[in-house]
Amino acid sequence: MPHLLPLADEPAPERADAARNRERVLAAAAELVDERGADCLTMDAVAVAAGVGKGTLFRRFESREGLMGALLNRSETQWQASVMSGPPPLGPGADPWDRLMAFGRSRLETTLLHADLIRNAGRAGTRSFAAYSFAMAHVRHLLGGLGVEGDLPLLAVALMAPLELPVLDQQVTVEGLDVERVYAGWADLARRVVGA
Amino acid sequence: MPHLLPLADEPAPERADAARNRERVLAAAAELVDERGADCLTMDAVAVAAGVGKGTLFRRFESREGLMGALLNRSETQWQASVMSGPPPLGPGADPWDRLMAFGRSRLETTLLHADLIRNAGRAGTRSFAAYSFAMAHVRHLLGGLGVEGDLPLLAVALMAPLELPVLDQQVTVEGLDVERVYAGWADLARRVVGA
DNA sequence: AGTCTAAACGGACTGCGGTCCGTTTCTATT
DNA sequence: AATAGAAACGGACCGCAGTCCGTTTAGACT
Repeated sequence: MPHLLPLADEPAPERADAARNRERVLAAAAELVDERGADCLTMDAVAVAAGVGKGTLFRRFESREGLMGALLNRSETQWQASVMSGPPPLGPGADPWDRLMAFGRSRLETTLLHADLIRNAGRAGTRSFAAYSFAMAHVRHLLGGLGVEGDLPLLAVALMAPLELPVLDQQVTVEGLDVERVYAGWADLARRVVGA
Repeated sequence: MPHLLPLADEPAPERADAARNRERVLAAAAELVDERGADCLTMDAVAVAAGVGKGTLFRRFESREGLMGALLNRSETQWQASVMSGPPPLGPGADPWDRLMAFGRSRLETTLLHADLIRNAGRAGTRSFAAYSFAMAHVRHLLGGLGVEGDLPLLAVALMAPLELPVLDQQVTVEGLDVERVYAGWADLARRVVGA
């Protein structure tokens, strides 16, 4: 019997070698990604670079998309921290409206910055509990602070949706719109939703 | 010298056998899709079912996603027709606000209906000129008719974004939200954007 | 009808994502 | 230190998307 009883829903303990390998893989993948681009990343290449069998890769990350998602998670976690405890107006301390504006711009830039990772992560990237549900809760909270009436969760969705990569991609990459204009459009949307 | 001079930007003439094969392929693919689901569709299976070489498939449709996109296009074209010339309130004849509401509901339902096709079509589905730019122009037009001030193209994007499959999927499939509630949320968003 | 060329064809082939299963390695316990 | 069994490992293997290139065919012109 183990000395520490696992708490009911503990995310499952992890063997020491497993943890070590997980790090090796992530490091190798990150390096490969920023020297050849996410599009060129093959699982075999990662396996070789990490000195690990292919099976290990898939057991740990489920799929190529899963691996991309894990990579993405690292960056998103930093962003999340700067929202929760960074300097205002993105972080706490500014008034809700200013925080909302800062949120929109920051989200826009971050999404564009990690575009190819997000694209390659497919479903595992966007919408993986982590960043997505956090951002959602944050917007909901800000809307509450602004005294907005209505179905807050849905209004939050409405504000986030135009900031999703596919939409941004279409506007910026395909239609060649200026990022500033897209941001201004989003700010206008926010103004209307808030009812200022 | 050909009898009919090709007009400058003619979409390219197509040989008779090519056209015949294109139809065969689409028919075979459509049948396979609705008897086994889009997820299970393999290009080899389509090739065999259509009595055509694999190369032909790819020359014609570019990729698996392209084929899915073509399939999707057929349905979307019907929908488009009902917006342009069907009965009100979706079609012309009703006042802009009612048309907008009908548009939202219809779009929501159509997207959910073709969900697996859209998912499998990837970029080729959403955002392929056809349905997307048409819907965009339509919304822009309705907003204009409602006397909305501002950057209409961007406001149109803001109204369409929450109706894109990934967003809907998250809400309906993952979070288990009721479709009616999602629709109500969208209607509320529209109300705020229009400023009623 | 015959010829000639551009276009279409088909299927063998490649590369990569993902699975399977026999082998190795942790770690809790005696 | 020895042991047992659960968990992790690794790489051969499989299926499918997508490419390549030698062959066939449509159809314009003579």
